[in-house]
Amino acid sequence: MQVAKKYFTEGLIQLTILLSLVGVRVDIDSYLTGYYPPLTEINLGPSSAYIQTPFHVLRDTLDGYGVHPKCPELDYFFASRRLLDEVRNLGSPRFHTQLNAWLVHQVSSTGPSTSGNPDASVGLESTENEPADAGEHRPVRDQEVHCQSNSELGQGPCGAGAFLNEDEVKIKEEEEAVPLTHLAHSSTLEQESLFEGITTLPDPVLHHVPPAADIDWNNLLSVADLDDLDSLVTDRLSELDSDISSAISQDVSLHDAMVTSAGAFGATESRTVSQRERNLLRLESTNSSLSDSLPGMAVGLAALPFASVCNLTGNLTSQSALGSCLDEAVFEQINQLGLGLEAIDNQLNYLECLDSRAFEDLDSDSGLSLESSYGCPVSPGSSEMSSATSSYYEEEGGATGYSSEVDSKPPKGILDHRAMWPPVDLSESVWHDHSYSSPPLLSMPPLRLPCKTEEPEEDGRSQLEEQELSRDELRARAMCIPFSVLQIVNMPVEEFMEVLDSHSFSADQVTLLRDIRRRGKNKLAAQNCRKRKLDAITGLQEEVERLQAQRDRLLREKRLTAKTMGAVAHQFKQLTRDVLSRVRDASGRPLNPERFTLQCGANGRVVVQPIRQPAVATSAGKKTDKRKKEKKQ
DNA sequence: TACAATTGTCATCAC
DNA sequence: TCGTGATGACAATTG
Repeated sequence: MQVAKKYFTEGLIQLTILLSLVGVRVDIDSYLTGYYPPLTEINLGPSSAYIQTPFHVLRDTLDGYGVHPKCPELDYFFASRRLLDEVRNLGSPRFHTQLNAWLVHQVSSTGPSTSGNPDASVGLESTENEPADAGEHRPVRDQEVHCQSNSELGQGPCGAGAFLNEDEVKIKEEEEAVPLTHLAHSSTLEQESLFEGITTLPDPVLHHVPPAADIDWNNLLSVADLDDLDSLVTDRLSELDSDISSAISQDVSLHDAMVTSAGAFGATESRTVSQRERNLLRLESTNSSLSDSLPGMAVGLAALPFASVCNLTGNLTSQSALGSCLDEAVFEQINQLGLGLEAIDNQLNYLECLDSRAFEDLDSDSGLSLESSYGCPVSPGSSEMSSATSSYYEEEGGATGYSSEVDSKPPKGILDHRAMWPPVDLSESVWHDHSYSSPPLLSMPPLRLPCKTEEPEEDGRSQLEEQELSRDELRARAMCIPFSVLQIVNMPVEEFMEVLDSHSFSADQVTLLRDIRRRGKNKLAAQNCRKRKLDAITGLQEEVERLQAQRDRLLREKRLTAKTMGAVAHQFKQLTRDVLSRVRDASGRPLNPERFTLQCGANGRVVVQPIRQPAVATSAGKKTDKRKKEKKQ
């Protein structure tokens, strides 16, 4: 796995270099830094737990999608892995691209005649051919900037998808019907191309791809060894070398292009315009029809290495590199999933998890797995929470749950529900933070756990499932309770009561249901309580540090004040001596400084006063002491 | 093997 | 009265 990750990372870097060589500039920084919105909800203080903040969305961010509240400085360490998973997740149809923006700039094969303006090479900055209506979609241009944002997320470097109107969103939704096989092999850029209308890149490959381009595509996907990647890229590069130089010659900053495009792509874009642009953006020279027939091939040069890499992922998994890690159970899981390459991709994640945990956390002790999310992409995000239609979440308001990494793996019996999960903004995820929240049960149909007595299962599958199921899950299954632990715990009390009444459960079943619900609730409560306690401890520690600092500061001020007063007293004493030495008494002799002193009056006058006799003072003090003693007695 | 941290669970109380 | 949250205490697990 480490080899695969390393190679993925290197592959991405090589791809970036290749893109830059052919004239396409991709600002990786935008993906790594500004790409993801800053987390604003990590630790809101001691009160955060009380409001049951959905911290679950920040979980499972070992990939660096977010910053762990405890280790914010580790974010950059996950940059590579983040990219890797960016690609990997794109291979899964249940993970929508959060927000991907990229720029492809092409100089028309017809040359400057298209724009007639040498400055047009800057791309969108040129307004020569723009219509008067600023909101109108940019007409035929030989440059193109694509900034696609996930409709659910709508945020990122593109300015929250400000220049995507509803029509485009509709178009994207329609185009999401792209075959899964394409998605499974698509990379970030590639998939965006697919979603973007398959017109994004003036694909240099299309100039060379024979009519039977799918064969070539399959060949690309059939690369069986990582070592072939380099040769593949080299071959492709040599193939493309001739036309790329002419086809793509502009180097436009992604950020610049996005900013420009934000203004150029007005909100009044119509589908007609988009369609027209699609056609115009298509390569005019050759194989223009190929992109229509082969959406997957129209993704451009960038798609090839990514596709290869993605394919290599599966090959790696199934063949040499990770072959030793794949046992039959894993392949059986793949078969159960029936998701083809996506399943392989999921298994990569799974293996990655297993690799780190060495198959040792397959069964949580109590394992309510309240955050397990049942195959939902990570945990339910706040977006799901906000858009929740289920009463479960309206009640829980982010009730929290914890689960281990393995817990987050969906139990096999409910894998079918993963398609129901809305996409999750992984950028809001934080790796393994110990804040807790409930998983979404939105639109989750009543889950009928297979009853052991009713459905005999294959041994291997059953064992795997039982390993991953919690004790309560197993109990519920054993007693043929048709609800998952998650449902039992998170459903509103009214619904829970209704379930108890309407299903004619036996007494044992009712007891188990109540126990499961109580344990689940208490588990969440305990987790919140602990988090609160930690927050309180942290707050108190900070308070102690603050008070200590204040104390130190006050002590320094006290010492400084005393020192200053000593200096002033010394100066006053010197001044008094000097003044008295100059003052004469009636006999013309200087005053004795031991017997006289200077007294400053309120009106600013300075008078000479004799110093009191010590004896008098002593006697007066004695008298005072005697009075005090008498009072005490 | 000892130990600390983590986590689940139970009991109890308060609302 | 019941459900639920909060919390202390205990035990099991894990590194």
